[in-house]
Amino acid sequence: ERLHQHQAQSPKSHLYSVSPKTTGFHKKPRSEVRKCRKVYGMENRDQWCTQCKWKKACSRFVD
DNA sequence: GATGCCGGGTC
DNA sequence: GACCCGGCATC
Ligand SMILES: [Zn+2]
Repeated sequence: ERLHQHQAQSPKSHLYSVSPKTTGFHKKPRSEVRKCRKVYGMENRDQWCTQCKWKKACSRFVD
């Protein structure tokens, strides 16, 4: 797991083999992860990606 | 208490 | 399809 996934953009690309859902593997401990919500905060929810707004798996920072 | 997410809900 | 929260796993 934890492959060098330098995507951080283009969720349209083939992001297979690099997702906790598709791989079945685990995710980063939220000690390191910094996705839309933690980065921008509830005060700037309009800057989050759509998936984060809906409390779904982040599509910008693919983890 | 908070992030991050699925399951479930509204329109 | 676009939009969102309750409750959970996890820290
Ligand atoms: Zn996001």
